[in-house]
Amino acid sequence: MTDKKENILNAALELFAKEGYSGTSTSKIAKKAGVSEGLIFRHFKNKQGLLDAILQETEAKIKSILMDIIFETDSKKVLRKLIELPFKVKESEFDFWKLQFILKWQPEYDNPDKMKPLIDKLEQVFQDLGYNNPRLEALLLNQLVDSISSEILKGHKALQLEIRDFLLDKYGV
Amino acid sequence: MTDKKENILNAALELFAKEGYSGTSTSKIAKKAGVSEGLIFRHFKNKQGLLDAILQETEAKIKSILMDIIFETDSKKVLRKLIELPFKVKESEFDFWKLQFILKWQPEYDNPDKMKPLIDKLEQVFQDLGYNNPRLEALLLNQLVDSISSEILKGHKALQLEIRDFLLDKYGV
Amino acid sequence: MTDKKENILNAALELFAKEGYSGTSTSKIAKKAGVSEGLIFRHFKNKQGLLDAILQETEAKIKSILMDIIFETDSKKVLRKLIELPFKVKESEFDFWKLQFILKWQPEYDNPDKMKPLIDKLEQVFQDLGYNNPRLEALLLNQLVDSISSEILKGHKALQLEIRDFLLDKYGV
Amino acid sequence: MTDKKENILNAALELFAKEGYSGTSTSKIAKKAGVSEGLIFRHFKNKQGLLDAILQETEAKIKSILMDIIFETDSKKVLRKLIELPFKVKESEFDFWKLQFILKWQPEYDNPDKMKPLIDKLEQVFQDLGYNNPRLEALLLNQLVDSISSEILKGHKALQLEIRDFLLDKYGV
DNA sequence: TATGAATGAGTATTCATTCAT
DNA sequence: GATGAATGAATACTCATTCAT
Repeated sequence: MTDKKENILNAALELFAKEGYSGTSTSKIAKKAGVSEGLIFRHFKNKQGLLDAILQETEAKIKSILMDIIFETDSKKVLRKLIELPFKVKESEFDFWKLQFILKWQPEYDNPDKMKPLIDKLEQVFQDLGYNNPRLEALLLNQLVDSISSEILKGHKALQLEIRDFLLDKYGV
Repeated sequence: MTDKKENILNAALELFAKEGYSGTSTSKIAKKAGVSEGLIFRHFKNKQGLLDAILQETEAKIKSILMDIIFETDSKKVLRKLIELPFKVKESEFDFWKLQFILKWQPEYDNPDKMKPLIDKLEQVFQDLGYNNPRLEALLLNQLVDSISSEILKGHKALQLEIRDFLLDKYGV
Repeated sequence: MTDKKENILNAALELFAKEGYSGTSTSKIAKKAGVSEGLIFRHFKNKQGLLDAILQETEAKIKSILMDIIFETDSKKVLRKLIELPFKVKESEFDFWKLQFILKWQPEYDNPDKMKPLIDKLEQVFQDLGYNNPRLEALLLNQLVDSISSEILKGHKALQLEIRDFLLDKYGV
Repeated sequence: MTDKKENILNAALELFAKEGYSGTSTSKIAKKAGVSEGLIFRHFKNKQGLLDAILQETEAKIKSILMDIIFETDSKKVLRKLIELPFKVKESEFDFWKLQFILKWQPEYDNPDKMKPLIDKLEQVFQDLGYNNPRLEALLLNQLVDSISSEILKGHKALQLEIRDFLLDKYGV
C-alpha cells in the first residue's frame, strides 16, 4: 500500500471516529491526509468504499484479538484476559474502536453474531468453573466488557479501572 | 405548541435517531413533517436549535423517570425497578432514547454526572443491603442497565429479557 | 412560471443547442441565466429534468405546427406550406430546432413515428394529385424537408432558398 | 501503428459516435481500449488530438470514396453509384460516419466545401443528361443522399431501401 | 403562522492531464 | 512504449439558511 493511501485511511479513521461518517467530508479527509481530494476516489470507489476498507482492516484486528482469548485453555485466565482486554487497547487505536461502537447503532453494521465464538468459549469456561447458568453468565460478562470498553473510549478510564479490579475479584481471577 | 411545530420535532427526532444528526438534512425533516423547509427556521433558530429543543424535552423526561426510582424507599424495590426500567420503555419512545445513546459518543453531549443522583441512591441501597463495596456495586449496576438499554434499543430485546431475570435473581429481588 | 425559471430554460436551451447536452455544465447555465446554480435543481429534478422540460415544450410546439399543415384541405397548398415551412422558422427559434436535430442522433430521442400523421397526410395529398407512388413520394418529401431544415439551421440558408424554389416548381405548387 | 494505439482509436471512435465527444471521458476510452489512461496522452497530445486523429483518418476515407464516383465516366452510372453509396457502408463503419454527421452540427466541423468536387461532377452529369437546372439538381441529389445516409445510420435502413429503388427509378438509372 | 423562491457555500465524485517509474 | 499514482479544476447536486409575501 502506498504512503498516500495509508494517509487517507488514517485520516478517514480519525475523522469518522470523531465526527461520524456523515459528519466527515471527503475534502476534510483529503486535507488531513495531505493529498488531493481526487486521490481518495482513485484508491477507493467512493466515500462508502473508504469506510468499507477501514472496516475490513478492523475485522481482521478483532478476529486476532478474540483468537487470543478463545485459544486460552486456562479457564480463569480466559476471564482475566477478557476483563483486562479493554485496558490493553492503546490510545492510538481508540479511533479504531470508537468507530466500531458508533456504527453499531446503525442496524446495517450491527452484527451481534460476530461475538458468538467468544460467547461460546465463555459459556464453556463458566461451565468448567461450576457456575449455575453458564450461558447467561457468558452473555452478561460479554456485555459488561462491552460496556467497559465503551466507557473507556468515551474517556472515562479512571472509573473503569476500579470496576475492573472489582470484577476480577468478583470472578475470583 | 402548534401542530406543525410538533410535526417538525417528531420528524427530526426520528430522523436524527435513525440517520444521525449530520446524516439528516433539514429538507428531509421538512418533507417528513409535511411542512415547508422555511418553517423549521421560524420555529427554531437553526438545525442545531432543533436538536437542542429535542434534547431539552429529553432532559425532563429522564429526570422524571429517575425520580421515580430515587424516591423509592424499599431498597430491593429500587433494584428491581432499575433493572426492569429498560423494558418499560415503549417502542414509540425508542428514537428518543436512541438519540441519547448515539449522542453520548460525542464528548460535548456526554455528561456522566447526569446519572450521579441515581448512582448515589444505588450506593445507599447496596449499603442498606449489606454489600461489601456499595459504590462499585452501584457503578456496575448502573453500567449494566445502560448496556441492557443499548441492546434493547438496537433491537435485541429477547436476549435481554433473559438477562433481566438472571439479574433479578442474582440481586435477589 | 417565475422569471428565473424562464431564464434557466432559455439559457439551457441556447447552450444545449450550441454545445450539446454533455458539453453544457449546469454552472454555465446558471451563469448565463443569472441565477444561482442551486436554483436549477430546485426547479428541475436534475440536469436531465431540465432537458426534459425543454423537450416537453418542444413537443407541443411541433404538434401545433404540424396541425396547421395536416388540417389544410387544398392539396397543393399542403405541399407549398410544407416546403416553405423551414423558412418560416424565426432565428429566435433556431436553438429550439437545432436541439431537436442534434438529439435525434441519440436513439433514445429519435422517434420517427412522431412524423407519421404528417406522412399520412402527404400520402393522401400525392394520391389526390395523381402521383404513381404516393407513399414513397410522401416519405421522400418529408425527408427532403427535414434535410432542408437541417441545412438552414446549420447556417446555409441562401442555398436552401434556391432549392426551395426549385422544389416548388418541381411539385408545381 | 501499435496495437494499443489502434485500440485507443477504435474505442474512442465508438464512444464518440455513441455518446458524443463531451459525453465520452478519457477514462471510459482507456477502459474500453484496455489500456492505461496515461497512454492516451502519450499517443495523442490530448483528448482533442485524439478526435483530430480520428477525423484525419476519416478525411482520407471520404476522399477515396468520392473519387470512385467522380472518376466514373458513365453519367447514369454516376447517379446510380451515388444513390447506392449509403447502402454500401458496412455496419462496422457506422460509427465512423455517425461521428461525421454529429460533428457537422458544430460549426467548426461543418465544412460544406468538402463536397464541392462531387457536386461539380453531379452538375456536369445532369447537364449531360439534359436536365433543365443541373446545378440545383446536383445540390438536391447530394442533399438527398446525405439525408438517406443519416437515416440509415440512425437505424432506419428498411425504409431507405424503398426510397433508393424509388430514386433509381425516378432518375432512370 | 406558513410558504416557496432563492442563495452561496459545500459535497461527493469525475475529468483531463502530468509525471515518475 | 506503457503503467498507475497523483493532481487541481470542474461537475452535478445538496445543504442550511434567508427573505419577500
